Amino acid sequence: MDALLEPFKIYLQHKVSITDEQFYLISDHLKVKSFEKNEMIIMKGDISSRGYFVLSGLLRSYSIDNKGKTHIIQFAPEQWWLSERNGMLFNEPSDFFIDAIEATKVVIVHKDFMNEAAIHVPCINDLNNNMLNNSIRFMQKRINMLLSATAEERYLNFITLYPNLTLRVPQWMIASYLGITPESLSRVRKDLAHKQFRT
Amino acid sequence: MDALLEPFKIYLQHKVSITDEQFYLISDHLKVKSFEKNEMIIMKGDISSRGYFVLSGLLRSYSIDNKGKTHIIQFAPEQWWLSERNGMLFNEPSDFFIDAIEATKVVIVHKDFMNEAAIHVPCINDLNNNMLNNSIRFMQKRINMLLSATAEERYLNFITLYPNLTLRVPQWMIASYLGITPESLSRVRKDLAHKQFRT
DNA sequence: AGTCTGCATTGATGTATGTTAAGAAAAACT
DNA sequence: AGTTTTTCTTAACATACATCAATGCAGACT
Repeated sequence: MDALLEPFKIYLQHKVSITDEQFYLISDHLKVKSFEKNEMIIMKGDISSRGYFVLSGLLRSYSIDNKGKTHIIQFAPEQWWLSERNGMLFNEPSDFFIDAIEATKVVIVHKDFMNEAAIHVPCINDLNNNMLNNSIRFMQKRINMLLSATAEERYLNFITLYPNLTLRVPQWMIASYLGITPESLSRVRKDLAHKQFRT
Repeated sequence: MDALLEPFKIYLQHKVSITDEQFYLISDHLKVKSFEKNEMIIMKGDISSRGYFVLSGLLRSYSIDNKGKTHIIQFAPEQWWLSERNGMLFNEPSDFFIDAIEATKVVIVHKDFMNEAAIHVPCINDLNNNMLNNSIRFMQKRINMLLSATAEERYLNFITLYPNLTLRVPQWMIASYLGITPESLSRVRKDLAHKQFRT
């Protein structure tokens, strides 16, 4: 078994009860892969039925609109999953791009990994379920933010939610995730700096 | 077996292969319930571990911000699922409200219905999986819209995606779903009417 | 060390959308 | 049928954020 899978095993065992033997059984469905910084992983229009679990590094999925602007749908740092649901479910072409913001190592799972793994390790279903539900919960909160919060509120929410990412990714990407321009974010930060000072 | 469950059986059988007998086995975990128009189902702060499948009518989940404005997170017309993920997963209080826009009949499933049903009917896992993945796919597109599209583009997208809802719900709710004010939506519609005319 | 390239900041200006307020139209209620 | 309540529209005005453009800065590359 690939030694690099170790962190993935730990992740799984942290979530559900899986013995080392069980993990060994399912591990031949898993492949570790590395991407360089800025390497493109999935292009819009590609059909991909793979899921990625990030071991180290940072991925992002994003769209490019008709004016050429990019909009970040999701960041995926360590321990996060990222997959392209159009291909995963319906063999349809992707709406989004996926690339590596940093040099990144991932575990690649094929679309029916969960099903196959569940044959040997039934509780993997719970993991999958949990992961998907959590992802939905998460996106609902994001939608709520986009519907209701100002640029400043969104930014403050972001830095408390991802203090880690705030330092790792360039500001223009954070702006893109928040749905504002880099210039606006720069101004928001300036205002916040003043406010801090006055307190 | 409650005759009202029939449409739910048809829905399931349309998605995965379930025999009438298998459905009968799982049907004692299901309960049909009716809500009046405007009836509140879940309040923010409630802990709910139930999922709702809409047989007829229309539900919505929404938030209310600190200025008292409501923001619609999701509409759930016939054949849609709506559940409160905070309670479902972690027994945490809900971030959102859920109520009935129209008089509505639902099937209520308890949070571990899917697990229990899968014991008798394994392929119910596929259904669940599919449903969750689809929901994510869907929300990603919505996020992308909110990040990248103008009010007009969002509205056009909405009416092509939900021609049905466009007629059933008041405009201010559509505005709330799109993240704009009712006044803005009214203007967008006026502009569109002019454009149509000129074509 | 010097040149590039990408990123962040700042200012002047523009615009889409929000706000407030009023009236019209439609729907709900008695 | 008439009254009340909700929804929709319109207009004048306000504002948050975008756009455009210039400058500074820091890391990467030679």
